[in-house]
Amino acid sequence: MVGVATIRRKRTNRRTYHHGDLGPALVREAARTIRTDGVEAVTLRDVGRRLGVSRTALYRHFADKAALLAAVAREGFQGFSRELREAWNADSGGLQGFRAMGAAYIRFARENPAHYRIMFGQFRDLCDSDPALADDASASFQVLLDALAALERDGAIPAGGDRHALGHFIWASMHGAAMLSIDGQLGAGPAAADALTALMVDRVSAAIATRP
Amino acid sequence: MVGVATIRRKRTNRRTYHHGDLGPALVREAARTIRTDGVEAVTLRDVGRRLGVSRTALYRHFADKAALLAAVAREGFQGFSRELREAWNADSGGLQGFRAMGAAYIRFARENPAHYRIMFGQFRDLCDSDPALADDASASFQVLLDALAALERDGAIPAGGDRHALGHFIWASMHGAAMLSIDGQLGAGPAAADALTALMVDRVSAAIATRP
DNA sequence: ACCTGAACACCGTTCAAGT
DNA sequence: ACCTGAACACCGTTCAAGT
Repeated sequence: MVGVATIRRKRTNRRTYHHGDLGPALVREAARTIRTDGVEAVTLRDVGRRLGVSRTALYRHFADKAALLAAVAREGFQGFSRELREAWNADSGGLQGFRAMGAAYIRFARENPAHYRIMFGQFRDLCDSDPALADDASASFQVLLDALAALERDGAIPAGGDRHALGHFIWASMHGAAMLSIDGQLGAGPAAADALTALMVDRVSAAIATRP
Repeated sequence: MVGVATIRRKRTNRRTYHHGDLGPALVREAARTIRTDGVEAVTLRDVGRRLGVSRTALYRHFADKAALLAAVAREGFQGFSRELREAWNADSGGLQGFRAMGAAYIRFARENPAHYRIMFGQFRDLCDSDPALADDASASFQVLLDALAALERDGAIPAGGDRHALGHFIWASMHGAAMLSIDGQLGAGPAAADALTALMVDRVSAAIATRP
């Protein structure tokens, strides 16, 4: 009885403060809008309205709109890291794991194009709002560096080179392919994307197999 | 005497209609703002004010703001094509010319970062405003395809492969490097840019030297 | 501590009106 | 044909006020 009353009280409070944790709800709602309608569709008025809250309520939880987008970008990088790691592990690493990781890279961008654009397109601006964003981005890059270290250890690629630079080359190549793919500049549709993925994975693999 | 009077009349007309050709002047002014302060700083009010014209005068020359930006992007691609072609020709083609072209690619992006972001970042939107933008972009890609054809003819790279696909790989790789470079995500400053340029040119050259 | 409502200084675009 | 000025429907953000 007391328990029920307590829950009731909580529910009432939640309704008063609009489901209690507005911060996470704002991030969730912004991410949803970004996914369905793109970044430019995110307005504080709309996000607030959808949560039954005024357009200025956000300022109790974030410094400004950029800080909200930075939070979305952070979640994006965390999911990105997870998917890259899973792709690498699913094939137990090796060159097959490396290829799977490359495919996962382009797949993530294509399945979350608006997220991907925020993560990379507005990176500097958003880092000013939330420096932790740089850490989440570094963690994604680290997944690649770890894979390269394993490949070197197993003799799949030459060891003793500049692993960090090699990572930059791979990162840049896949990033360019991902961006051009979601912009439809290298052909539209899944078939073109699959062809691009195979092309990039083949060529990048060839490029890291030997010393330049 | 008559000549002077004619010039005077012309000048008067020009002042009345604000130096006669407002269309090109708007593009020039928008490009200037983009170069110095970035795309987000381009407002129709400011561009108009700087040209001594109302903020709605633009609509006599362009359908909307996107069409103005599309015109800037078109000029961007034309300059881009020119610089790529000059880099290739300066070294009389060959693998040296190819390397010079790669360096010119990243140099263009770094010297015109805001232009480069408009050209690629908003490509689809701007093509809706001005379909000719796609032609200017294709012309840039064609410079690369022509270079690859010459390299194949001279036996510098293997012939008989999918030249178009090879071009996509190179384009994507350099585009990613250019984007990450102007976003400062692969280190800031000219030294980092030079290192990145050498890295990309080395690795991409290695990737196209052999069949995957 | 958390949220609201009015106000402020901006946008791009439309449209009737001027020359 | 080319341009203006007022008006419209939006923005993000600030701030005094409410509970």
